[in-house]
Amino acid sequence: MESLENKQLFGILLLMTEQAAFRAPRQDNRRRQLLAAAARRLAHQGFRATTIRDIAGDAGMLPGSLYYHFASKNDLLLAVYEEGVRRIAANVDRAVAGAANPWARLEAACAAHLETVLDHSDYAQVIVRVLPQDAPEVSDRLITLRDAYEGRFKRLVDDLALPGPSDRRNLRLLLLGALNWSQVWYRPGGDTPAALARSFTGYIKHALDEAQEAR
Amino acid sequence: MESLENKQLFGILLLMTEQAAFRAPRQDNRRRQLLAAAARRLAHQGFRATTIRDIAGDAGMLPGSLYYHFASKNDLLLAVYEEGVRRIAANVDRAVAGAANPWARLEAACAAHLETVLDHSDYAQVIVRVLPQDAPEVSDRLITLRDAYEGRFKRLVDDLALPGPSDRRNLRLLLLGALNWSQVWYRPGGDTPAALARSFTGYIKHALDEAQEAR
Amino acid sequence: MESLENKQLFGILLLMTEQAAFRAPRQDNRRRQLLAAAARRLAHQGFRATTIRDIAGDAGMLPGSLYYHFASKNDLLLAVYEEGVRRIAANVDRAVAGAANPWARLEAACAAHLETVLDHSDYAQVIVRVLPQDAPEVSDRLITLRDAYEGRFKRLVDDLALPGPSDRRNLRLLLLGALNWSQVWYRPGGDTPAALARSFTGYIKHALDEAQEAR
Amino acid sequence: MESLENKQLFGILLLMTEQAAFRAPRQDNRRRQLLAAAARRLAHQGFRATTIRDIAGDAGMLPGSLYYHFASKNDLLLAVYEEGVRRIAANVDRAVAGAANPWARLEAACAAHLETVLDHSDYAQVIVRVLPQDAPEVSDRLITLRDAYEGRFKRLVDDLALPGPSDRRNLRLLLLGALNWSQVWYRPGGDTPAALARSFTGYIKHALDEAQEAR
DNA sequence: CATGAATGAGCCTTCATTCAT
DNA sequence: AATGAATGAAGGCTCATTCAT
Repeated sequence: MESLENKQLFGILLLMTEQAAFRAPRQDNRRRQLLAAAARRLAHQGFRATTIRDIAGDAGMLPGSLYYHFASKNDLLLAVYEEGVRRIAANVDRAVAGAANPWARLEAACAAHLETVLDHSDYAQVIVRVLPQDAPEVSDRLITLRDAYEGRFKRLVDDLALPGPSDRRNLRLLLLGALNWSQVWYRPGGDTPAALARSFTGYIKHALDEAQEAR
Repeated sequence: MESLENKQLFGILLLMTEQAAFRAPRQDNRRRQLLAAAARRLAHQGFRATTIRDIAGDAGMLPGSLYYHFASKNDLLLAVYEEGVRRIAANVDRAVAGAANPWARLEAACAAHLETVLDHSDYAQVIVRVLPQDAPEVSDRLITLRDAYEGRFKRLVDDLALPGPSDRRNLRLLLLGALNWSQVWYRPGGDTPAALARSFTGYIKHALDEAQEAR
Repeated sequence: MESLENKQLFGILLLMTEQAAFRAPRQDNRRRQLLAAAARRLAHQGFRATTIRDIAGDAGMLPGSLYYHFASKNDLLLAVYEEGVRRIAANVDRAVAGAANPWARLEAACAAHLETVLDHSDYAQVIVRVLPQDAPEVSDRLITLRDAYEGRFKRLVDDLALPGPSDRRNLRLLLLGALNWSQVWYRPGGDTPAALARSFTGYIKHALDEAQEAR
Repeated sequence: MESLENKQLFGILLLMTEQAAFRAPRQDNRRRQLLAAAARRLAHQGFRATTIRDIAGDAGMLPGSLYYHFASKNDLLLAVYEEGVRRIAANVDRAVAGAANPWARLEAACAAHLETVLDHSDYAQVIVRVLPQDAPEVSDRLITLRDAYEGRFKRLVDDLALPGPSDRRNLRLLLLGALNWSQVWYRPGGDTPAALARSFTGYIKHALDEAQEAR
């Protein structure tokens, strides 16, 4: 209830701001509201359990009206997914840019990933919560989007100086799996996302590498 | 398909044996068929996308007939979940029993977990694929079941000799998360579950060993 | 729960008694149990809300087994209806036989009717609770049965010495309607059926007496 | 059938009026049609035997469409019940208002009750045909509604000048029972509802009272 | 832009009934 | 006599989607 009202208040504020300042088309607003409502519902309930009625209702709209802004439920999911990838990618890229060495970059990326998924963004959580198979008609595009994002981790892991012929692919899957699964057990109040990221990377970080890097 | 036929053959054998020897109820056969069909569908499509019609159809039955064996879709999910936990727990326990030291035990457990989820058992995959929230009316019991299983990993991790005050909880979450997420990316033909388990535990073990030496 | 068990105990007792004493065919017993269970359910829940499963379960039987004793749900209803008419008619006839004059006979009949319907017999209550239209395929026979019983009241009212050309049909409908509707509002603890009968007939008798005197 | 068409004609007239004058929501039309169809089915078949498909079909609608107007079958029943109470109460109140003394008022009330239930209104008949227990989830509200209406008869009976310590409650139950049961035996062509009301009240009307009142 | 109203396919579930054993 | 197992029709309800206004 309360978060619903917050959402609507937020929408109104956004509306006022935009009209006063950069005068984006009004339509964009409603679309954004719908997107936000969809993101929240999809993140918390998954694709099948989220109804068009839920989303439209959260945005203060009737179900039929939603179709003025989005052609279908699949389209809406796609739009949320895209926005989710955009946001988490931006956060991760920004975090990585500020880190000094490969291990620090990886840890920063993990922290940014976790923060975005767990605290900051319903959009990003959708990427983790909704499986491409849940919407078979657009699953290809969902997979493409996710891969585009996850490619960053391939590069981050490739940059590590690992001893011996380590299988970097598995290292990446180990880390990303742990990060994504966090959505199942994470509750606010325990370790922060940043602490978790430090902990997770810590467990796989090679002391020799540190020594190497320090050199 | 193939496993369904196996099931049926198995059923006939069982029937012959039973009549001669211990006379178990005939019913168990159809119930088991339904359970197997449900497990497959639930593992592959999730709870909401799986219909009673799907399951009954797979078992060669009309939808209404299913209700002779199970009281509701929730009950069916619960039965599959229980069987899933039973199977994966048995496999993990057996694997652990044959291993010599803490690290070997952990690796054996991971291998057994992955093998069960990825190759052997639709039942076990359901534990990973279906979130308790998907069936709110029985979510409590699903959580209890899952916790009963995962407790094993807590004990396995507690038995490790770790340097310093490592946070064992996060180590467990790192590993289990990676294992469970594998369901999203795993395709037969790449690394075997056993290889993946060795790889995952290996990264952590080496990292910790180095940390110890470095001190 | 408790009444269910009582029923079953009752059935067992009945079984023992009968086998020891007059050795009626065992089948009759089970049929009687089913009839009793059906009567209770039909009296309390009505025809549509009562299921074959309910009845069979109350008699300690599976639904399919019931069909050995009764050909259909309609048949079962019919049998209960017949027994109900038999019982209430017997009670009313016995009561009427012991009364001295027409008004006393009418009152006695009303008291017996109310006692049977409200306290003594689920069977009789079914006549009042289940409308013939509820089972269209046998409604004709239900109506015939009910009419056969209600004919008694026609005769009882005809025997009254009424002033002037009173419409005896309406008098009968007034009384019978009031009696039958009692099932809707009656709760044990208030007036007894006998008191109600005295009260109902009393109103009419006094009113008619006065009318006579006034002339 | 015929009244359905009347309903539709009425709807068109209403529409024309509305658009010119007070612009009530168009929706009311279809809702009213559904209500009328539900009332007819419920009055004739009872609650359990009436299906959503019946009602929607009568209103020229698909089953799912009905749920745009009513949230559930229970809700629909409730709405019909409310309308039934409104109508019969209004008719009774109007009739009572035009009568000169307590006995005349009671007779007028009975006549209005019978006319409404038997001839004029499917809505009102539902109050008599459908027992609150038939819809357990809303039985409380149904009882409240029925009580609110029947309270009128308590007051009407209390106003009578009766000789001696008469039990007015039983007098009320006698009358109301007879009135409500009429639904079981009434067929158009015999006594009119008004004649029945005169007949019923006549049987219990005390000559002394009349004398008293005449004084 | 949005609504009112409806569609139609599909969902989970119930239930009287059947029948081989 | 009774059971296990199934059937098939139906029931209440949901939901993505459409479309005239």
